[in-house]
Amino acid sequence: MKIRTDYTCPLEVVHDFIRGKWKTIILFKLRNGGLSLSELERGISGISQKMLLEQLGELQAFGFVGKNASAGYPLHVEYFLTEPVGRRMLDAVTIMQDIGVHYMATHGMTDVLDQKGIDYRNRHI
Amino acid sequence: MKIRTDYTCPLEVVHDFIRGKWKTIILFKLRNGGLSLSELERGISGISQKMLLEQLGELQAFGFVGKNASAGYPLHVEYFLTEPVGRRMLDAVTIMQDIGVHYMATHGMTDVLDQKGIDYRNRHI
DNA sequence: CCGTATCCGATCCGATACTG
DNA sequence: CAGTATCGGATCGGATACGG
Repeated sequence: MKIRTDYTCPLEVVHDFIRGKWKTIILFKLRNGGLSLSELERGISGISQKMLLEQLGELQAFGFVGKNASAGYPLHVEYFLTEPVGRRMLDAVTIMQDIGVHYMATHGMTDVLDQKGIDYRNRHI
Repeated sequence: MKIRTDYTCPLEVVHDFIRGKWKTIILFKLRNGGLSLSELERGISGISQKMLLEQLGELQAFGFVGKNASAGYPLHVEYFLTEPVGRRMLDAVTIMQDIGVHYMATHGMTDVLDQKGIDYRNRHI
């Protein structure tokens, strides 16, 4: 991923690190605790292993996500949100999720929400 | 901008609409009230008029930004955050701004912050 | 001051194959 | 299960010119 070298404002920095297609979804998946690579892969519809690893690497580079690897077979690693920065970024992502739910609920896309068991009634933005 | 037609989760929707290079910055600039096109153009370092108009159009399409145009010369339009959705998105953007400030403050990029008069001391994420 | 159109290099991302 | 490498089409975004 292309990273700028000269920034003129703080938002450019964060935008650079959140921009990939899957980053917000990965962060959201990690909201309830660490997950292995294969758990993430299975949990994110449509992502390839290559993209997942790539985006995870970038999330680590910025410090949103950390990684624990245990030696021995079978191999096992765990990716998790860092404190406090990763957790704080999740706050922003959670707002986006709410906005997305609201958008889908008001634009005839309730099938996706129903399928995921997301309650979109009695919600307000 | 390419917009997906089939979404599998709400975050994909919002990510699609926040992805452009300048969108978060535009939203942030509008936090204290509406601005004209030229005000935005002058306030955002490095943006071209073409990109600005393009991104503003997309922000309107999703409903984050609204526009008032007054007839007569000189032409004048005002772009502003919609309520409540645009305002809610600004909440997320504001968190990102805070994270960016924190990142710059801890990575030797304080010159940019100083230049903008952003206070980065006594802050926590 | 505001907005549209086109061209073109930079980049992103998906597919695929391969390793420990 | 976890990770790396390469290729190529699809997008993105900057420059530039033109019109209301």
